[in-house]
Amino acid sequence: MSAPQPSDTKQKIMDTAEKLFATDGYSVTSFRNITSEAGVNLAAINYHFQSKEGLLMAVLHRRIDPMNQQRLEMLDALEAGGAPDVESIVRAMLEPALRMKERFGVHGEHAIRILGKLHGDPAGVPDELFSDLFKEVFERFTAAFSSALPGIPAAERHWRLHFVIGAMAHTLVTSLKLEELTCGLCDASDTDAMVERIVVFATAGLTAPLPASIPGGSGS
Amino acid sequence: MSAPQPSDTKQKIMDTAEKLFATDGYSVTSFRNITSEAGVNLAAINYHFQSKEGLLMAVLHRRIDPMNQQRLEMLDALEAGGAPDVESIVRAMLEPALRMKERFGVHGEHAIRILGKLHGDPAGVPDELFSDLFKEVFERFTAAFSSALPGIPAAERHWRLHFVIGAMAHTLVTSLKLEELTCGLCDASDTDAMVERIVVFATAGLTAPLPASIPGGSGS
DNA sequence: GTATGTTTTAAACGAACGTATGAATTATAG
DNA sequence: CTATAATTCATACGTTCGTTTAAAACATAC
Repeated sequence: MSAPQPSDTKQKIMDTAEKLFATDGYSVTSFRNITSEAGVNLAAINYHFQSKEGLLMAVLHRRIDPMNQQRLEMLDALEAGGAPDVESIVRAMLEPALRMKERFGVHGEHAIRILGKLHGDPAGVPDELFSDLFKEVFERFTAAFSSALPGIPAAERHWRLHFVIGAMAHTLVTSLKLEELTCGLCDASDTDAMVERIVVFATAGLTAPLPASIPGGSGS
Repeated sequence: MSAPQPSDTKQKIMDTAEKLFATDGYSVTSFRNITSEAGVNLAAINYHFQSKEGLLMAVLHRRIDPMNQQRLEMLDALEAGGAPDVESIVRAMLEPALRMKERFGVHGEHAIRILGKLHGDPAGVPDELFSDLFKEVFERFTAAFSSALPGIPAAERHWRLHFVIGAMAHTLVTSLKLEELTCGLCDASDTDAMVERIVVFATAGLTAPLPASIPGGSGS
């Protein structure tokens, strides 16, 4: 039909692995789980992806790279219009992640969940996985926040960004659990509201006044 | 010597498992890893703990129960002095967790790290593990925040607590990574400062003014 | 001492793991 | 069609897994 698309088998493997990694976890998902559910031969994974780690990287890059590109485009647009405020930068950082489900349907949801799980427990995953995926966005956003939060010392700024990332990762991974925990009171499928809530929360945390007790030299 | 203390073997297994679960992850740590490092026989785990899950629960309860007890004591003390403010409740919730290393040394650090990892990726772990450990503290603190945040609708309150828990879990698990990422600028061993930073951040996020765009009926 | 109950031991179990291999199958091209 | 490359296949390899077993070692009480 069309040109050099990935073969059906390769596609089916990635889709199934994406789902199983997300629901069961990377380290406990076996090749046999993946291939039997995908309806392909056991050896196909090693043929197409060399190793389990190669499969993981392929699965993640397929979804995470577009997400990060969107983040950078939003940040570019902001900075083209002058020095952006904190809330706008927060939004550029969080919204593409939270809207993965809207963009890619269940696939986006799964990819983001894999990421969150690995983030908390990178068992059997090399350290360079995250820097491979996030080096550029990390540097760009770190610099942007540095400009937008001149009153916050560098160490404090890093800590607060750390907290924001934790809140985001936790939300991406377990928001469904929250919905059932609160008996449906918290609606995890209302993305607009969720974005709004976490942006407000994170902006307030990032811009909180410095108490006297917090140390920190000249920020930059 | 003294009375019915856990046998040396049982103790050594728990200590070693605690360490390996924390550093390598629960699902990828094998009985052979544990027993060989602990210097005990392979069959000793099944003899003393019945199963891998039994061992995990024993390891967690040993450290997490005292932590939660401290949380409840702090909250009791606060509520005995009248209606506590948000920052005090936040502190009662976060400080016992962040000070686990001070209380139990490397053991506390390990236990908390296991928890954080399982939280993000509960692979092969039953759902009731977390409710077993946290049911009481969850209910008590949910109620306390409900009283201290009368202006925030219930759904929004749950979301914000969700964000705080994410920030905390992330900090407990990966604060060492942050230290090396920032080339030592963020000092993960300065517990006092860390507590102060996250309490300020979380309080600001929890008490942020409601934007018009956020829905939510009558809170309670 | 013997008897009794607890703990530790070495060895083995069947199952599942990631990976490799070489033959069969399918697609592509001349 | 034939030749050539890409893909899929059944099958096996060597490990490691959590768990079990039955005997050995130990402790304790009489």
